[in-house]
Amino acid sequence: MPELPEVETIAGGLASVACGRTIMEAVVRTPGIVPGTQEALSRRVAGRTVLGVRRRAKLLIMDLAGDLHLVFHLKMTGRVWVTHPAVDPNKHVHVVFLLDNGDRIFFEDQRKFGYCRLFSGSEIEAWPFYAGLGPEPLKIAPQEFAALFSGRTARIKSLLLDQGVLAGIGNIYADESLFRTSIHPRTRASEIPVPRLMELHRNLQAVLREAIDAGGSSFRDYRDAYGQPGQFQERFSVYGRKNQPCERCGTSLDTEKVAGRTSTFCRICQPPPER
DNA sequence: GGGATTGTTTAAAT
DNA sequence: GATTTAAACAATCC
Repeated sequence: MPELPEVETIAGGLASVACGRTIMEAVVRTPGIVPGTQEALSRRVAGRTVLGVRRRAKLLIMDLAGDLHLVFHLKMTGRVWVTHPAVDPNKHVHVVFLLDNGDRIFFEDQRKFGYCRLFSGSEIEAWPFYAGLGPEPLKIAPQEFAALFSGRTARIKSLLLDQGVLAGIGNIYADESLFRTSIHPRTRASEIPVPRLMELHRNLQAVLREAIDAGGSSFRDYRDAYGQPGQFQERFSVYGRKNQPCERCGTSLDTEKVAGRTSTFCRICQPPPER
């Protein structure tokens, strides 16, 4: 499940192979996966040079010449990767972009939850989801980070996952950063003192950077731009470790639904708030 | 077959 | 308005 570090890793890999290349053609292999017809998409991207590949929140964005922006959201099982011409797309590859050197970019998604859309510059700015995204966790200063939560009575986990509050955090890095800061996911944001929020800021940035350095986490389906899995899943402290011992105190880890999502935590290291 | 899994939107309830 | 819960979305796994 690609979150910030995974999309960041893909963007870096894609940038190194696609920047400066020109898209020759787009092939839509699954009808309905992109709005409009294959012909319309292909006509708009053909002949466009890839100027850059970047990440915003969990979105992977290829900036094309002519103020066009190819946007991917990978959701749960989506992948974007580059192959040599000899590799045949499997049945879950929904869109193929052919580059001028023969390499091909595959948009693959086993469950078809993800999407691929083409925007002009003004269209992407007017897109409510994009316009409403909160600040990037790796760019925000500690004081500003703490201010995001002031006066908020919602649970900290719910706000960490809220893309309008903070962009790019999903279930993995929410749980990992809360564990590192010894905060129970059900704690109300307003009950967390500012110095503790600043610790959360530091730990969140640290876990994101460590994950990026490790090439992301491949808990299930994630692969980088070259089809390779990441390594950070081997360093999870809590995510997916229900009933395994807490690495700090040895207590068996618990799970609880918070903000509608399974949250894994240590009931000793992260004491639960009053209900 | 029921429940869980992913992120996001939308609707309804509190 | 803020917050919470649930459903819906597609497909798969246990």
